[in-house]
Amino acid sequence: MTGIQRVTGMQDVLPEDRRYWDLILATAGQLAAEYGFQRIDVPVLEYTSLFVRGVGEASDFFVNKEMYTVVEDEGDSLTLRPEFTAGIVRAYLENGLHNWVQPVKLYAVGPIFRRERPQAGRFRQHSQFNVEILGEDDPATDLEVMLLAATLYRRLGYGQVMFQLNSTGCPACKPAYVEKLRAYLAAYEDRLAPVDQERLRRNPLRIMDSKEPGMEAILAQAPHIGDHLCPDCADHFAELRGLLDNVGQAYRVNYRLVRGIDYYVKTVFEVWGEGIGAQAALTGGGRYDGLAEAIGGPRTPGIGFGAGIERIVLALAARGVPPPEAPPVPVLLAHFGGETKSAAAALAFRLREAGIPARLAFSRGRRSLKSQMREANKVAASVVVILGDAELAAGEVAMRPLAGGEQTTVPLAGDAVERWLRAHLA
RNA sequence: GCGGGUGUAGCGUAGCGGUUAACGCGUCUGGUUGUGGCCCAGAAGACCGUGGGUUCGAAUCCCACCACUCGCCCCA
Repeated sequence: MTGIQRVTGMQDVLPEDRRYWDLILATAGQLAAEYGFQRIDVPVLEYTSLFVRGVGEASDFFVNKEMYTVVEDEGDSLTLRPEFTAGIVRAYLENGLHNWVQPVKLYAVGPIFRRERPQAGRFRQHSQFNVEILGEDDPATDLEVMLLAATLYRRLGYGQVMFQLNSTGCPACKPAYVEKLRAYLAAYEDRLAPVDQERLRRNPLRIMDSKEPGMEAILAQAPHIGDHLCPDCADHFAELRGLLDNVGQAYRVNYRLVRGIDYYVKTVFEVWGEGIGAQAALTGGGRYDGLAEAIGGPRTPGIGFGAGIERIVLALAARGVPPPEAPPVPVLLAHFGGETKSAAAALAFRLREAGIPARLAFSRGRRSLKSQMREANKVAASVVVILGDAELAAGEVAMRPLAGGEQTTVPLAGDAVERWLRAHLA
């Protein structure tokens, strides 16, 4: 072990796992295109004030000091993005995307940084597939975004998913509900755990998903948001549910579903997975109609979600979905060094230019053919092209199929080698 | 930030006070001059997480720290 190691909470994605990533990202990109989303890339680094104003100082990111605030620059500090949405809304405003045909449908892929304590399925750097619809508050946009998420899991072979769904209200109805909840919970204050007593003061809503012992009974009788939505929120929620029912997408209304980010209004949802430890959420999202205004822009409704790539990998593996196979290297070129190595290296280059992936055997000196054959077997090559002294002198190469079949020779000149390989590699 | 668990070669493990730290897998090389998978032989690879301490002697006992891991919190 060397003296240098990974930073806590960071992961190396080795080729085997990386193949899952390729599958997930290719599937997600394809799906996004089908749904009419275009890819956007926004910086990993943003001014801290974007998150102060967008995500909110009362959010857990700030309260728990979860953000990586890295450098001071021109009087404003910079922060590694702890989520995607604020940056995307910032880009929407800054680049005048409100002048595009509305709504604007965007997706992004990349790393997110949160300085939490690592755990199964939770890392300090993780990657998200993030989808947003900006400039429209039709509940049908909520539906589209949710269906995109559900379809992603189905296409990946994970299976059908069930949404946890709630409406978190809006500035017109949420404050009154929160007060009602606070009043209800205050009556039980002496029975609340210290964390929950703290939440009672700071954000009573969070107590709704408390896992402290004894809370079940108290919460069962608690007033829930569903009964206190304003007409606008209630209509929105009802219409969304109707749309989901109409397409047969499974969901469960969960009045305890609460978010740690302040900007969410109306719709909030999550998809829970299995096999990834206590961190069950594969996807989380919701509506943020007030976010654009919070960061200084005109009112711009929006809805979106983030899906955690690492968690999807864990969930797929737990479900027994095998990772895609490594692409085989069809051809290995064996030689005996010297002139033959030179000729083999040139032939390898020639084959690749012709679109045939080729692996050249390496060796400082002469290396036994047996050893090179073993290498070919290990990398699952289909054919070993042998370019030895005898072949070179005769101006030909030996074609040795590994899966059986006769070894033959073909001329090195011209395109005989390419034609033989194309015919035999299927 | 708070709890529990674990740290011996790339991976999985053994050794748990006493000479050059063992085994399996993997890697590399070879098994008569140039042919894979099985088998055989050999090699490389470990400052036994780090730093202190106890002891004639420590991978083995004690302490601290670090890392990883599981959970709380929160989420993806």
